[in-house]
Amino acid sequence: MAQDLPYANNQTDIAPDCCETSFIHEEAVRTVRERMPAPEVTQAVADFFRVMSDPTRMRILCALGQSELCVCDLAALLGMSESAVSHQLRTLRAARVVRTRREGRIVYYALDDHHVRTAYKMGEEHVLEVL
Amino acid sequence: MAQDLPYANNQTDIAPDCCETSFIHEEAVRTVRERMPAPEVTQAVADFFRVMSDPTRMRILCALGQSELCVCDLAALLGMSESAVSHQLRTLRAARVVRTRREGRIVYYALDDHHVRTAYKMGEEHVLEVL
DNA sequence: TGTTCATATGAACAGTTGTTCATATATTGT
DNA sequence: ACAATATATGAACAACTGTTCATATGAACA
Repeated sequence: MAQDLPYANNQTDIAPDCCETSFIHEEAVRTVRERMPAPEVTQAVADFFRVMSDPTRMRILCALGQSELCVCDLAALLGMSESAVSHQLRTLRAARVVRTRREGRIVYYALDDHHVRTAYKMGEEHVLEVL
Repeated sequence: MAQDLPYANNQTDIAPDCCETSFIHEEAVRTVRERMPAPEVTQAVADFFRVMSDPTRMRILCALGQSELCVCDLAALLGMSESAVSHQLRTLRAARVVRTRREGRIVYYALDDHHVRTAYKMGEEHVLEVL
């Protein structure tokens, strides 16, 4: 984890106003800090997972993992309003997780990224392992 | 996606009160529906990703991916209160993402699951690919 | 046993998120 | 050009989330 990435060596938030925090393992903390990815990276990764953290979006992704579908297909499949589905698809599109293809007035949605499949697989395996 | 899993064939939320929704691709919707994982599964996977969707927890996971650390190490490393760190670790522990090892009064935290590493890698690659 | 230190927990508040309802855009067929 | 249809968007509200502050455990050393 966290290799070949922009690092955050220049962190300045080390010292609190006083020596309130006790450095139990000063050496370990120092080396870990040097190899931490930059905050922007962890933030971006967290944002990616946030997109995947909604059950409705998860079901949409599962569906699109099998076949490309349009908004009203998904609405019928999931039993929700087309507006709600469209809003979620907007989120997924913004994160480049799904891609669109227009054919007349119908917009087809499909998974855009193999990382999404693998990440889902990891989540699924973890969940089933834990019970 | 969604193979060898408990299916949700017995969904009852198919018909809205009236024929408000137009089934554009009825056949595709039917086959996708049959192969959808049960709602409990997608819910659990979404919950797993929710745990990963916070920047603070993401940084904690990156740190623990390098070395096991105690609460006050993490607090010093991340520049936050030990209470805040402890709360986040509680969330991670509940999701079985980290494991604890006690040594005297110090509790060491470490990653518990290789799925977490892989999932992170997927998120990271996706993020860097998108830019 | 009592005190100290590392960690955990509870309550509460501010900020964020997802849905609904209403309306807007865009494309096809007449 | 106009009406119909598929999708998109805006505003707003309820529900959820993460932090802070205060307090409680629980283990070790005197």
